[in-house]
Amino acid sequence: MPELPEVETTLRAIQSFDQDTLDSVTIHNPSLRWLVDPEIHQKLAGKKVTQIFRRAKYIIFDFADYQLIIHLGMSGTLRIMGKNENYFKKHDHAELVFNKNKLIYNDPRRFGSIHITDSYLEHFLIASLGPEPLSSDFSTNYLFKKIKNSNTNIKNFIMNQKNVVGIGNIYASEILFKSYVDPRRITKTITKKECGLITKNSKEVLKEAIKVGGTTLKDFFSAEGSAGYFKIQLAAYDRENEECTRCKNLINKITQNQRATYFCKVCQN
DNA sequence: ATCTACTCCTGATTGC
DNA sequence: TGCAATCAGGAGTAGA
Repeated sequence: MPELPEVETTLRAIQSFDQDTLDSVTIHNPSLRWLVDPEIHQKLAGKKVTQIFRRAKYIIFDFADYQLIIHLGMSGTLRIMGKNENYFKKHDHAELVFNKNKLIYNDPRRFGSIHITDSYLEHFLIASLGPEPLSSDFSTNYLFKKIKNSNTNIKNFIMNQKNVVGIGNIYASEILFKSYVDPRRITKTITKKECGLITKNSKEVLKEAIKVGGTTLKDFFSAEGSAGYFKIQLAAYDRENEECTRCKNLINKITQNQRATYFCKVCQN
């Protein structure tokens, strides 16, 4: 499920674990996208978290000598529990017991992952990631340069984490809608001016979603850990046959690269 | 090197 | 109501 804003929201919610000591790690079910390292407990137990941060859609716990890299995949969540709370939920995979509270990794579809590394920048999941969309590295010039040599459609391009990270299927449609760019356009044909719109709107859409995500933090991490992701005001995604907010044409749904794309044929071209 | 199709999995929703 | 088909917010990998 989670794209950058949802991961960022999760990250902020678990900042309370920063500087805490990890007492123990229990893997209830190691079967995720990759099997969880069976030595995770031996490697991390007793160590202190020096920093918790996000890179792309990954949440990284730095323990100084090791880093814990977590990806939520499509359906993963982190749930905060008190140390004396002992209930389980279906699909709880990992339990990280810290000195104050516990953190539970739950993932029904198992597309997520948990890795341990001693140099995360060189880790195969991290090494070839593109720039952060909210950083100045993701600029008009960067995008225009990168886009010129590409030969795929623009929606697929911005979802490719090698080009820019954090943008998934929902926000890709939203960003292109806001930029008046048809998602089917081949990247080569995108103008520099449009690159400017895409970079600017990527930042705006993601920032707005993070802002809204913050307000749902409490519900998201309530004791019952209510799943349901919030949905921000979406202009295009999941609005098939509803009126375009700009031109009143009906929003179209098509399939691109096996994923649903929503857009307005009239004002995105 | 780059692009596309396929794949991993469970659960919610849709259709007959 | 029941059961099968379809779809879901990700992304590595094989093969073209």
